Amino acid sequence: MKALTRSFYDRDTVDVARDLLGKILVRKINGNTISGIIAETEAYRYKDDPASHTYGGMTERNKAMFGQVGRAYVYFTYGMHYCVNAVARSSDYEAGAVLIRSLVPKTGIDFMSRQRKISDISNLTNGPAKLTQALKITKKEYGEDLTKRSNLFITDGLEIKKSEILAGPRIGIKKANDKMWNFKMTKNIFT
DNA sequence: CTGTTGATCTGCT
DNA sequence: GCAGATCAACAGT
Repeated sequence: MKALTRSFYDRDTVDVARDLLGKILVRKINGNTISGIIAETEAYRYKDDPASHTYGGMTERNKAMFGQVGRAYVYFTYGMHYCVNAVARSSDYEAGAVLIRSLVPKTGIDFMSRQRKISDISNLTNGPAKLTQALKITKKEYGEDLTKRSNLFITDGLEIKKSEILAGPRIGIKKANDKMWNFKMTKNIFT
């Protein structure tokens, strides 16, 4: 399966977030292939989005969101968790990224179980910080090119119909709750 | 400099 | 349902 091209990410962040549903996030470590189907995403934009990390301008942490699209923005939060985004924006914006919130485990489930120290598959990658732990994604993957088939990339996956996508407010934020920029599949992700 | 908050998860009540 | 873990960013003194 081919990695998604740069042009996929060169569109409005909200559209990219919606279109990433059903795609496959692939992680390669020491010859192991760990992957999962993207089941939930959120768009974070720039000056029109008070909930975005970039709202107050560029910092050392968020500079990837201002950089080349199709790369990974990994941030550390709550003193112990990493979350991974795909940098994406149209030319109308200077910054933007899509947070990957949930995966359906596909390959490398034994690796994920060891990373997470649990065996319950339904609890392996169903949260933004859970999936980075399962796929061993840390600051080392900051800025990784997701369009190249290297250590971390995204390929085509399932065809998702418009009618199977549910939009809602983003999770865990206190600002801009009017923006329906959280996207997930209407179907149970474990079917 | 100090204090508070946060795109979270876990374990306990 | 809620406390605790514990670091980066930011507002305030």
